[in-house]
Order: sequence, then C-alpha cells, then structure tokens
Amino acid sequence: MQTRRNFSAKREAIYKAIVNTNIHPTAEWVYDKLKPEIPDLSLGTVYRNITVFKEMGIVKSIGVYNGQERYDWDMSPHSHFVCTACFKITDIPKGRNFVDKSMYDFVESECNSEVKSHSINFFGLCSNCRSVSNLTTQSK
Amino acid sequence: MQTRRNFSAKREAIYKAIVNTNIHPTAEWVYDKLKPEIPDLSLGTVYRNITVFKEMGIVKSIGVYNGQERYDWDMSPHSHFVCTACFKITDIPKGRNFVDKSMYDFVESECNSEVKSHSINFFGLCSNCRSVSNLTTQSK
DNA sequence: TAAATAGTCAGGAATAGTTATCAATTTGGA
DNA sequence: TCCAAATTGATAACTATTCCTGACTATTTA
Repeated sequence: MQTRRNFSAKREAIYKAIVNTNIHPTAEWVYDKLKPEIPDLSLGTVYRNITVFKEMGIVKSIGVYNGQERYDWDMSPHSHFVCTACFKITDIPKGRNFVDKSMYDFVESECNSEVKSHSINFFGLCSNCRSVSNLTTQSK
Repeated sequence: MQTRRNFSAKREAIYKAIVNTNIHPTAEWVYDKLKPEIPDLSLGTVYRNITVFKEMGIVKSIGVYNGQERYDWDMSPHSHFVCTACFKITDIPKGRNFVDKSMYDFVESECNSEVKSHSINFFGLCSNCRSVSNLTTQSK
C-alpha cells in the first residue's frame, strides 16, 4: 500500500514557516527565521525544499524582486501589490475578476498559444513608504 | 547653451540593438549580438547602459525569467505572453483594456497605497513548444 | 598651444543569489 | 535488523549584476 510520505522535521518546519506568514518571503527570510530554533539548518536545504514544494504544487514563485525570488503558499488565483521602495508584497483581496476566460481566448488566438495561467501585479508605494516620501518632500 | 548630449558609439549601438528587436532581449543577448562588430565591448557596458536607458525612461524591465532580466523598448502599456518552456516573450496586441482606472482605485483603497503602474502576464506554451510537447506525447 | 581640471566611459574584478556536488546520516519498508 | 532511497550540511561552483579603477575626452585657463 502506498503510504503518504511524511515530511522530515526540517521540511515540515520550512513549509510551516512559509504558510504561517503573508509576507511572501524569500528563501533567506525562511532561513533566518528558522536558524535560531534549528541551528544546524543550512541555506541549501531551504532552497532545495522550496523547489520540492513548487514541484508538489503547494508553493509557487511570484517573481523576483530586488534580486530575490518571492514565494507564496496561497495557490488560488489572486493579484499582488508590490511596493517599489521596500519591496513589501501585499495580497489584493479577491472578489474582483480582472481577467476572465474570454481574455485567455483572446491571448490564445492572438499568440497562437496555450495559456495556462496569468499574473497581475500592481506597483507603487505602500502606505509606509508613501508617508516616508512625504516627510522628505522629495518629489523623486 | 545646453546642447543635447549625444550617445557614445557603444551606447548608440546598444540602444539600437534593443529597439530593433521584439524578442524582449536579455543583456547577454545584446552583448552576443554586438560583440562581433564591436570586439572590445564588455558585458558590464551593456548592463550599465541599459540602466541609463531605464533611468531615461526609454527602456523598461519586464521582469526576470529563467534567471535573466528581460527588457522592452516599447514603453506604452501592454501585456505579455511568456512561454514557460522556452521563455519566449510575445507582445499581446493592444486594444483590450484588462485593467482600468477603477481597478487602480480598488487596489489603492484596499491596500492603502499609491498605485503607479501594473503588469499583466500570461503564461503557457508558445505555438512552437506546444507542437514539441505534442510530438513527445508527454502530458507533463 | 599646452597644462590643469572635471566629467564620462569601459574592462575586468568582485559580489550576491542560487544551484550542484558529495559524503554522511536518517528514514521507511521488508 | 538490513537495505535502498531520501535527506542533509558543508562547501564549491555558477551566473547575473554591480562596483572599482584607470583611461579617455571635453572644457577651462592662460
């Protein structure tokens, strides 16, 4: 009988660290977070396990920002807001369909392709960075 | 009198290489393309000049795919289709507004942020990679 | 014209994020 | 218990990008 393979303790910890945050972390953030409680954790293990999660379809990449890949445990379709100053990434509440099936059809026919997914990102300043830029009065 | 500063020969060549293609090239592609005609060109020069173009607002980054940043000379808002097999990037013809101002308002109020731009990407297999995957009959 | 100065440019070294290698250890099943 | 497969830490390797430093070019001054 095919038994479900359990996660190793470290794999479990890495997965939980990702699931228990909504900051869309980097691999390094996960490493830094777990290192105190798991002193013999190595950064390579974090990268290796994130790759495993992606292959399993329980974690996805939402892009590279500021040189580091960001991950998301929420596999349901939703959009993100990316702050271009501090690179904080915020989920945009669902309930608004920016893109529907007819747009997939449009892209498929225009590009003669097979569309499987899409992503929508909004860029700008988060509330925090906005007030900072107000303080400094720099019209960047 | 403030005269318009001309591009250096190399800067000019780099810019022309980007403008004269619609493949949304990487820095390395530009380097490989120009190297035969400009033997003493260095890859660092390509990166540096692309940064200049971005600051001037005549070239933009459209994201990092397969570990390499992709650039676009077309500054007008439009979406892209990205092949997840060969990473070919195709412009999606304009004339379809996926996102309008009301959506910016929605995101701004939901995230308490200041939205300045957005990007929409569609992912899937391009016509070429689609036929390849048909041949191998792999239901990957 | 020549010297002094300032600004621009480019090659190559250095850096940072990520991946690959490998020996050692752990795990799960028979 | 035994074995094969999976997992791991340490570290080297790799690759995209940035930084450093010297060379070059234009400008100013006399």
